[in-house]
Amino acid sequence: MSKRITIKQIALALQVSISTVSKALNDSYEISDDTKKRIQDYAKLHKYKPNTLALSLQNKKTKTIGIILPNILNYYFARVLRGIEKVTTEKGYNIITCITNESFKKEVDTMEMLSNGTIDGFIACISEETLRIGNFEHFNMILEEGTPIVLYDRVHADINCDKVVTDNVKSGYKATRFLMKSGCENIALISTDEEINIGQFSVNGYLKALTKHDITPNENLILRLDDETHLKERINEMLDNNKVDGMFVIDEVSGAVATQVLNARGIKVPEDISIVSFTNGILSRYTIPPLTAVNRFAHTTGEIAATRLIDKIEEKIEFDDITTEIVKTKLVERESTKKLFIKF
Amino acid sequence: MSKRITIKQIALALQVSISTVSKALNDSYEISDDTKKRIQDYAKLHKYKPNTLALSLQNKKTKTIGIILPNILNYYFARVLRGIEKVTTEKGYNIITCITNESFKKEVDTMEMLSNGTIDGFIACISEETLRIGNFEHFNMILEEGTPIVLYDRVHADINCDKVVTDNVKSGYKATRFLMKSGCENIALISTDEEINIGQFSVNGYLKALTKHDITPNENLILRLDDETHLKERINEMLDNNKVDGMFVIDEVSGAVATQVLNARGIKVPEDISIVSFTNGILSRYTIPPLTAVNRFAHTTGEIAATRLIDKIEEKIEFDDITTEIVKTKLVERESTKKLFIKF
DNA sequence: ATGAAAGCGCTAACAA
DNA sequence: TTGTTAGCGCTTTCAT
Repeated sequence: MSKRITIKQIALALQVSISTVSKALNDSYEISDDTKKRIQDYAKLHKYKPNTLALSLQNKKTKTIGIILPNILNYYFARVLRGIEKVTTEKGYNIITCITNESFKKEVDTMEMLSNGTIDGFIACISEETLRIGNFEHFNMILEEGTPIVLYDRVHADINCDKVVTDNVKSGYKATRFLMKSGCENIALISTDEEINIGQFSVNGYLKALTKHDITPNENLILRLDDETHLKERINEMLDNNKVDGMFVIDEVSGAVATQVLNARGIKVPEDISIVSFTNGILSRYTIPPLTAVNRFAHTTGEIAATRLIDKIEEKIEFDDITTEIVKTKLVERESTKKLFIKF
Repeated sequence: MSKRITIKQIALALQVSISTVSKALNDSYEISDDTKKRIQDYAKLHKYKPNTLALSLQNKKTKTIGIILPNILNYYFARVLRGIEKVTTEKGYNIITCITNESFKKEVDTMEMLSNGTIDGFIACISEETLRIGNFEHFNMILEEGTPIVLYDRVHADINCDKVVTDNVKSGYKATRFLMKSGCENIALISTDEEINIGQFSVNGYLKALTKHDITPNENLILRLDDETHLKERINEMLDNNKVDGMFVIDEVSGAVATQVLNARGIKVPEDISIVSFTNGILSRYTIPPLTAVNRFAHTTGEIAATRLIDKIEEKIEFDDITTEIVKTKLVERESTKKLFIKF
């Protein structure tokens, strides 16, 4: 930010007024072709570029959107980001990406910081900690100030704004039903507690699928860990003490670890145990065997969120016109489940 | 961006001048404790926050840094981003993240767009296409304007700026030597052409290791594909026609696919074939067996780049004081290679 | 201790 | 067709 030329300098050099330069550069009809050309040539020669800051200050629009990501190492979020990125680029918006690392404080701080003129709106995913604490004031304050927010993936009823979510309960239900249909009767549930929203709701789907079909959920078959440290041991333990013929794993890592464990024990997948993963990331494709997985359309989620937000910003829809979009999921059949001929 | 209060409004409401408000809010000694309190209280009550844009316009400093990422789905880059993010946050900088998707045009466009007052400097990784085309004007123009750039991972001699790189040749050499030391004599090289810089240099290391130890590189053992579509077939083909007892895979996916292929063929890893991966991402940990891999310290790379850039921005080091930092790598031994007792 | 005025880079209403 | 002026939100001399 230094040797950049300003309209003032152009005006001085060409002995015209500042506004003449401004108009000429904006190709105004008011300016004669002659001076227009002189000014534009000079500007091009000196690589003039308008100062974005000054423009934004003027327009009260920055053409940039703040993106809040809880964790960029998560493949799902990275893909959502790509989706957002695609439409923002198309529509001439910049994004300013902030990673909260699932921290409440970081989330509050960055959102407050950005909502001071820097951005026109937010696309955000609530951090785990915030969800746990249950304090959503920062979201509501920003909304009150008239800055639009679109929440994706993890949402909460206390925040009254546009939302784009995946139907985790239904997907969990469908995934579990798939295992049941393929003959599994003792379906274990395995999850590290990483993904709070997903976790909670897909588990609900799992339970619903069982109870609805007269299977009493077996506590011993449900494994929920805070981290992946002892995952291997715990899975082994479960297999030592229980009959298991199906596994529903919430996150990718659990799925990968599970295949490693089964492999080590000489258990055949899917012959002896079938696995369905609730997360379809890179791992699912490359485990042995590749995992049948629920695909949540991350890219689509990002696109929808960005489109919605930009429409709000550009006032194509009213600020108070709030919607919740539900993105469907799709079960991607790979080799960790038996082929099913009866579709449902 | 609407109902936010400004100093002007505070001044009006409290019947003082704008400059008094400004000074009071900045806790200036010039203002009496009495008015200071009145103003500060009023500001707090109305949740006054200074407009970042106006401040930046004034200071000619935005306290935000532009990050150029070729691809966010790449685990390495995502980790670099985390490293950057850590130090920028600590030092009170924002980052505005742009993904080029390896496109030259996107890279040029976003960098031009941001270098107009929006950011104080760049941390960038050159896109594949740019590297292929060999046109680096946009970088040099920005540098000429006095905007500092720190390049990471993929660099080029034609751009004269700070750089943070990994010593890929040496790492490729070391990885190959590791395989040799563990008894491999027919080491295949497998890579999709994804990572241009990495690819090129680590392959050089591989070749160097072989020739230096009197092994003539065997063309049939070197597989370089543009994409992963036919990877499985090609690996199988290679194994059909050649004796192979070691594999050096450049990227994770190749490594994962290789284990799948070997597994399917009933080849034991590491007993029959050892594998070293040049990329240590999530996949390497969860394949069967987990892969011995070269760990490039992505997080460190990000931290160094960010620290360097901020020092430049804050003029703690001179603009023309250019350095290239080389980040060492570390071989992480997992189960895809035989245990080695002779360290080297 | 307080305020008036200029300026950061730009646009736009109005005047000439 | 060109220029003057005010203003976006803020800081910072320089009066008062």
